[in-house]
Amino acid sequence: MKNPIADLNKIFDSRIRLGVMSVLVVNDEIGFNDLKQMLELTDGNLASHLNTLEQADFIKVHKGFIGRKTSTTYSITELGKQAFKAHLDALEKMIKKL
Amino acid sequence: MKNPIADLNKIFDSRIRLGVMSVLVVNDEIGFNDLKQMLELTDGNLASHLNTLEQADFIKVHKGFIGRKTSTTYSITELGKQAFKAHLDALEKMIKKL
DNA sequence: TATTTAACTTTGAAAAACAAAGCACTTTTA
DNA sequence: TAAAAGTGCTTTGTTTTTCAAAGTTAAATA
Repeated sequence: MKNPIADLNKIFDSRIRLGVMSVLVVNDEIGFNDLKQMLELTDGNLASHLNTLEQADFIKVHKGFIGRKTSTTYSITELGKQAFKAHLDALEKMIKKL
Repeated sequence: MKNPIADLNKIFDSRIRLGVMSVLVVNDEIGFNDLKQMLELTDGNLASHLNTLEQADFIKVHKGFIGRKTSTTYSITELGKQAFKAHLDALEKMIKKL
């Protein structure tokens, strides 16, 4: 039997980053505050996980305005999509044996 | 939109514990060394994760003998099966939106 | 008898997660 | 117009988690 966890992506061990990605897969763009409320996180905690995801080039940040108010939104990158899909495939392989 | 990560079980955030459970779902019983080799872990690391799983009553330990040599094996409990399934369901719900 | 193996426990270090506070900027409210 | 509040962070420091390495006990083997 092969090591079943070898293909899991370490970045997605975190439930929060997993949550962010799963939200971004279905929402083209989402704001900082929406994410914060959805995942029930403090600012700092969310910001640092978003940062990890951005460092990995799995998400992109968009700084813009709504009217004249600043607004930061996030979206998934192609690389992020691929990595997330690969992770899910690895997960599925692990558990499909059920 | 509801918090997508609220129903994930914290115990299964760890890839290693996830791996142990996925192995135990398909193998009625497995030995310490087999697990160790399969998941490519050091003794101490595996032992501590097994301990966490045992504390939660998700796995059971069987101390026995092969001939007169000790042999420790592990199996999943009913509670463990339920918790693992619930976790997988929560995961699936998160990503089925794909 | 010396070495090896199994299955741990203990120790300690490194990494990760997290909350809280601070901050720069803008907008809203009194 | 002065104070309050919101946005999106960064910084700081604590707590939690992870992990490797070494030590341990008992039995097996050479």
